[in-house]
Amino acid sequence: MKIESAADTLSALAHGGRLAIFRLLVKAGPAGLAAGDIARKLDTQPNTMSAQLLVLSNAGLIRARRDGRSIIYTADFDRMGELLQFLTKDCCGGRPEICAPLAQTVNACCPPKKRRA
Amino acid sequence: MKIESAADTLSALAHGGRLAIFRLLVKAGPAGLAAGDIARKLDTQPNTMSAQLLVLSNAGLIRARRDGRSIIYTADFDRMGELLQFLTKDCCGGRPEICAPLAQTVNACCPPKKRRA
DNA sequence: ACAACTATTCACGTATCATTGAATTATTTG
DNA sequence: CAAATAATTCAATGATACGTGAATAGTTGT
Repeated sequence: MKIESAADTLSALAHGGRLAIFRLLVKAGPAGLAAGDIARKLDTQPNTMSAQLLVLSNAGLIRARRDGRSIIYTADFDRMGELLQFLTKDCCGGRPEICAPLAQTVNACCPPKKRRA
Repeated sequence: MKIESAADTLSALAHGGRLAIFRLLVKAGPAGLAAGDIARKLDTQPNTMSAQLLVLSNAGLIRARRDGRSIIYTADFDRMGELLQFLTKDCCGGRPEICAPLAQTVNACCPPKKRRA
């Protein structure tokens, strides 16, 4: 991931409302949530929500699919993974100080089962 | 870290120039770099650089100390670690899909030597 | 004190972003 | 086809962010 792309992706998340949306979609998992449901949960107007979803979508952080009248949004885990890799690669290139606490968190969630060179 | 604080921190990084500054400071490590040196390396005017450094500083991502006529900036690893923990905790709470590739990166840099409960 | 150097602060114009009411598109149901 | 539902797009407004020239503050050496 290039630096400008990373900045754009960070920009999409750099907004209280959009960050809340993304968290919600991550929690929802692959099933996702309809735009209207998200709007109701976060107490936001439909058109405002649409605009926020569009920003996240353009950044590649979420995906949309139609289901009847509703449009279901899901978090794009790959994209988020790329961003986190960019940020951590950046840090690890220099010193491991940042990664130490992060490694704890990550390994608590995803303990390394296999080891590959 | 609260969501609004996380959004503010992301906002500071959501800018090509500022992200480049932060990367540079992370690479520089605890020794840091003078404001003028950063400005020259990134081909930016001194006052513009000052403004960008202020934003990163207000977000807690970098620290400043005076050394003679120069002001030396260093990356705040703790703060960055908090942000990454917020983002990964967010993801791990739901599904491990995001963390899997991230765990690879982190463990490549900071392999878990000890295991503690 | 003075000049040189480093960096910041201030004021200002421009550009971009965020939100909203109104109108529009798409889908389902009667 | 018409009505109801779900979501988006459009147009406009207010707010915020960005970069820069000019002026200011702190430090060093003479």
